[in-house]
Amino acid sequence: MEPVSAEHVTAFRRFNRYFTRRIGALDDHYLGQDRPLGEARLLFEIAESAAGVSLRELRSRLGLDAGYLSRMAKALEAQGMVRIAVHPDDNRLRMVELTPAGHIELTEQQRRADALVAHLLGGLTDRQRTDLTEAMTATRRLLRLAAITVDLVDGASESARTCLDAYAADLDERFPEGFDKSDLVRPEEVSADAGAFFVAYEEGRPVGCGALRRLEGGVGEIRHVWVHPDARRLGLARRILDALEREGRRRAFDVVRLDTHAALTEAQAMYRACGYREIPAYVDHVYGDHYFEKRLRD
Amino acid sequence: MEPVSAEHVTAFRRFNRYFTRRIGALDDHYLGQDRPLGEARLLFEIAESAAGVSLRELRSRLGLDAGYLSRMAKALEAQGMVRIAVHPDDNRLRMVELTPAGHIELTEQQRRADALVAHLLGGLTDRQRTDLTEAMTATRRLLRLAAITVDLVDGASESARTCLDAYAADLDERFPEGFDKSDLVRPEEVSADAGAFFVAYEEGRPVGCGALRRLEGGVGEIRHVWVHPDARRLGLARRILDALEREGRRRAFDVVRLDTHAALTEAQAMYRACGYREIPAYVDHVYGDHYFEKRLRD
DNA sequence: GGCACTCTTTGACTAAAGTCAAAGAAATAT
DNA sequence: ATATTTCTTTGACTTTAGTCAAAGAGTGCC
Repeated sequence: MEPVSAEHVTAFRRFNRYFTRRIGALDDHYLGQDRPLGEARLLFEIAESAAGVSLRELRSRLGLDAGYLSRMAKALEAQGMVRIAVHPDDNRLRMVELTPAGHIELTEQQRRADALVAHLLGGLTDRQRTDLTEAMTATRRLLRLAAITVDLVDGASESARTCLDAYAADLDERFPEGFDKSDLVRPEEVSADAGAFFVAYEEGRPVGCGALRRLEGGVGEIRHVWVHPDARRLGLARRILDALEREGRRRAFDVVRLDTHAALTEAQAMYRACGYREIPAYVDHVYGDHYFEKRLRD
Repeated sequence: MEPVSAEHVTAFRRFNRYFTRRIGALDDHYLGQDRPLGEARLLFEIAESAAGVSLRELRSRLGLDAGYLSRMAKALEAQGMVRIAVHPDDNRLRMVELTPAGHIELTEQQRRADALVAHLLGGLTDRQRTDLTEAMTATRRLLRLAAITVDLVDGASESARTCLDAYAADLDERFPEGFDKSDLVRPEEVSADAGAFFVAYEEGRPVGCGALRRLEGGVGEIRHVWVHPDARRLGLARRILDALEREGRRRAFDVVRLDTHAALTEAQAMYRACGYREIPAYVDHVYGDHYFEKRLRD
């Protein structure tokens, strides 16, 4: 990992300070309510989950104390903003959802926040607004990418299975011939000496994966590089690939190989851009239309 | 003013939400202290004002209750973080400044915040970090510009005088022959029917100005368009020019004229870019090397 | 049916954040 | 010199935000 220059750190902090102080406060979505912040936050979180949400879920999402949450929810109920009901299948759980009055309040709040933002943007020309939107999009994309971690995990772990399931479902949809799960690596193929499995997490949620498997001798095989639809176009696949190659070097592999399906054109372009070159089939994979390899040492 | 499209508002709010929730909290400069937030904020604000600052000033900057502030300041003094002394010229005022211990604490805090940011940026390649810095710079530039208001003020007001003084000092430095204040418009030349004076404010602070004066008939004259060094390269001069032209149209001027000094090359470029064309001298201004005009109606 | 566990509620706290008004000391205006 | 205003301090509050532990109700598992 390259060292981070002081200049970038300073620029980041300058932006951060400006934004949180001057702008963030402006469009606080808890804005303009005559309601304590904790309650406003809770109400907003309830509104986010359209079909009702359990106290348990809210507790973990907002990181609140059970007693504190219980009381706040009751306060919102007393104000007519939410309805609290017992979960149909589990009588221990309490489900919360907005009442029509709660919806009205939140819509009004949203309207006010929109108006504030529109007023701020009113000071710019349309061209400048477009530039601003673009700059913000780029900023957000890079910050998201930076905040994602790529970790080595057990191939049998829940995160790994979640990713592989999503990967399989994804391919099943994209391949004309469908995708059969039996093609997936088994946990023991990516454990200990046999290989490795990486999962990318964004805010604790698995949003991508990649597997490395030992073939004969100094050859590794990369498989199942996948990125969740919500996390695409950030440059995450490259980071996963990076992690896999680093792991390959650590294991003293001379070369890594991989195969990819004809339907995955973006993937092929990425592999080429990352220094992979197409080679003849080194094995007969069911879904392998193109085979690539990259030397890890020179 | 062009209407603000919903798309821009949405993009803005999406960014805002992401940033304040996920990133802003991360590099909170009040971070990692075993000190209540209010105190941390106060300490930081005291540190910002190098040579000591009055409680009065802090009160208005932070918007705190006098009693609350008094107590917090005393608490910081008891902890050895600040020194409180009576103002030498006004015994009602209390001046606060950091002690060496206070400096040490703040430096340490800064170091920790830097480390956190460096860790976050560590997830990006150097190229991506550069892109991020650029995107943030662009975002900040446009947000600053958006947040600046350009207001019609009395030419004799304090804001107007502040700007004209700074303008005069600025030109005195830039013109080889210096600048004599007698060239400035008098308040009565930009009041009521005679003309108008605009001041640009950023967070309440005057950061730019521009004057409009009636010449004969349907001709207006633009003078003293100036932007504070801190607010340059934002596109503010254009906004001031816009406001002056709008005012000119409101006053049914057919045309506005202006003159500029040879030393102000950027200004000339801007006027041309804004639709002004160079004309022969319409009057003999002491510092006028180039004369421009723009028709306000067609 | 009993046991461990989960989820929520309740009571009893604490610390932080902030408000309000009265009063004292000093400066400024008349 | 007197009145008014400014700035700070102090006392007496309130609200918000949060913690901790005990207890009650319900589930899942053997």
